[in-house]
Amino acid sequence: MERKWEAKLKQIEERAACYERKPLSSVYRPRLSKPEEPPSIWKLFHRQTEAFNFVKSCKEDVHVFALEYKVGDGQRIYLVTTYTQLWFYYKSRKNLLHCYEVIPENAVCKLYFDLEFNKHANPEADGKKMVALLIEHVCKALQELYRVNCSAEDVFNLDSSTEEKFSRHLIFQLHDVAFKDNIHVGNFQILKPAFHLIASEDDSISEKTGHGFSHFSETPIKQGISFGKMSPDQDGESWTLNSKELERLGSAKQSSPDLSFLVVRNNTGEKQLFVDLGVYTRNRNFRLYKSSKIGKHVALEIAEDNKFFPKRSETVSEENQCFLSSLVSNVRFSDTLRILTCDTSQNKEKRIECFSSTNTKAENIEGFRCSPYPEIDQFVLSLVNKNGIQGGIRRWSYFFPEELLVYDICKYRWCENIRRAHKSNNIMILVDLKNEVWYQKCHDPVCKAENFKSDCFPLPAEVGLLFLLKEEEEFTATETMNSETENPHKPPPSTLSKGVASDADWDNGIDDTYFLEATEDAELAEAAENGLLSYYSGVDEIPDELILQVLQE
DNA sequence: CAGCGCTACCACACCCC
DNA sequence: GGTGTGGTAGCG
Repeated sequence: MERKWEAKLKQIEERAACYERKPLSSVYRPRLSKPEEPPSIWKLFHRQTEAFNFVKSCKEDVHVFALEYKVGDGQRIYLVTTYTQLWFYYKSRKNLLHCYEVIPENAVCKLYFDLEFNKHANPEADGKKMVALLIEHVCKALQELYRVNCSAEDVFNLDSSTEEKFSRHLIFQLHDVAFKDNIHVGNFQILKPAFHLIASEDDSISEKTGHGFSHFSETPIKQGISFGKMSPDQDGESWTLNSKELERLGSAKQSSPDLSFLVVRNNTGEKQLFVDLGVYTRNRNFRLYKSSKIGKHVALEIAEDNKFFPKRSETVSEENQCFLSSLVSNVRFSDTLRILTCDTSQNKEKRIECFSSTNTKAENIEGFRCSPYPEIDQFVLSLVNKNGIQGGIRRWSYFFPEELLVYDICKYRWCENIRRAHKSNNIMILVDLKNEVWYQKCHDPVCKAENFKSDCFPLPAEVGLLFLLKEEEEFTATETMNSETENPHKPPPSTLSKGVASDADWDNGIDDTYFLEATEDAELAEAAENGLLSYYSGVDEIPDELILQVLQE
């Protein structure tokens, strides 16, 4: 017993000496100027849904990130924190090496592309040239389909190429324009005509040899795309396309741009597209700027031929600006923001089904559209069905950072600003889920110019209550298997604490020997101080890998 | 104890000519 | 043989 105590004392002394030699880096202190210091948020979850549930319960502007922690099988855990705090711990690049942004389903996001080809299988391919051609093509399409002006200077171009593979991420920084969600980005497939290139008339000779093939010199395409003019609908505010329109445009024979540059060969010599179309799924993980895949050492860095440079800021470093620009789902609501949509005909049918339980088909066809929050949809509908006027929901957008649901209303134009209905401009109902209030804005240029926003009204108790009940259910359902690690900085909100580990749990979770082991290395001590300690405490499998990663640096 | 979402593929049932 | 379904390996 005595011995054990001595040994422990010695270890502690050693640790103290170590800390003296290399003092710990600063702890994150958010907005010190404010008297009530906002709490730091740093929580890890094993399950994505638990992470998103926590975000819902959180008043702050938090986001979900995925962290890879096991080599090989790509296992991930989920981190919830703010952009600011993540960047604080992330920027040194001594830890958090393999981070991914989770692009939330249904949330407004930027246009983005994942580009790649195998260099050996495509010896003739000039990656930079292909990127430039793609950007040019996409900009042209944005102009012709949505009247959006942009150029290569609005495209953040990140490189993650290796000896083997050419690999890029493009993140479009459009001015006051974003897509409804990443599924719509996926539907916006200007590149579909290029599929004909893969399917049709494959020259079997070069396919077999896999050499002597240049897609630049290939036979001209029969099918291309000519971008017809988008006609704004009645109110001139809709920028909606569906795949049929795209098809129609795609089948037009005139002035087909040459898309053959998009065709590359994979390892086995088969034709495929330069653009990876597999990155437009729900809750897609998209690797962060300056992160590498686990087991690899190539991080996403600004490409040589990048032409986008964020605006200089007094308060935010250039690197931080780049980081923020690289985030696909970092789009905030603004009065001037235009939301682009691109539907498939399938989706339209689905939406109709979605509402058929409560409404007649006739109504649905006229464009009633449901959000992931049917109770709120119903409430909004009740707001715009007044005084014999049957208003409807033309569409909705969800802004993840603010937890804001924006409903574009049709056929009901009462505006609180002018205290009468607008003649030709539609109104919006905005539902703030964080503060559980709703208010009205509108598309009228005059109202917009004065930045009109009606008073806030509380959401009816039923809606709020339904909400809480739903969440409560989810929390209790996952409670038994719930063992996410706790953030040492902040105790969980008491109302939700039953679903998360308590501070006491956290203390008990520290494995003393492990702690000593971990802090033997000064860098690890720093990592621990930087918030990763919470990581070590509750999760058994993660630490080894993290230690390995930190030691390798 | 512990990832997620999706597609391609396969086995099998059922139906019809 | 054509079509629908349900389960799953494997990919991004």
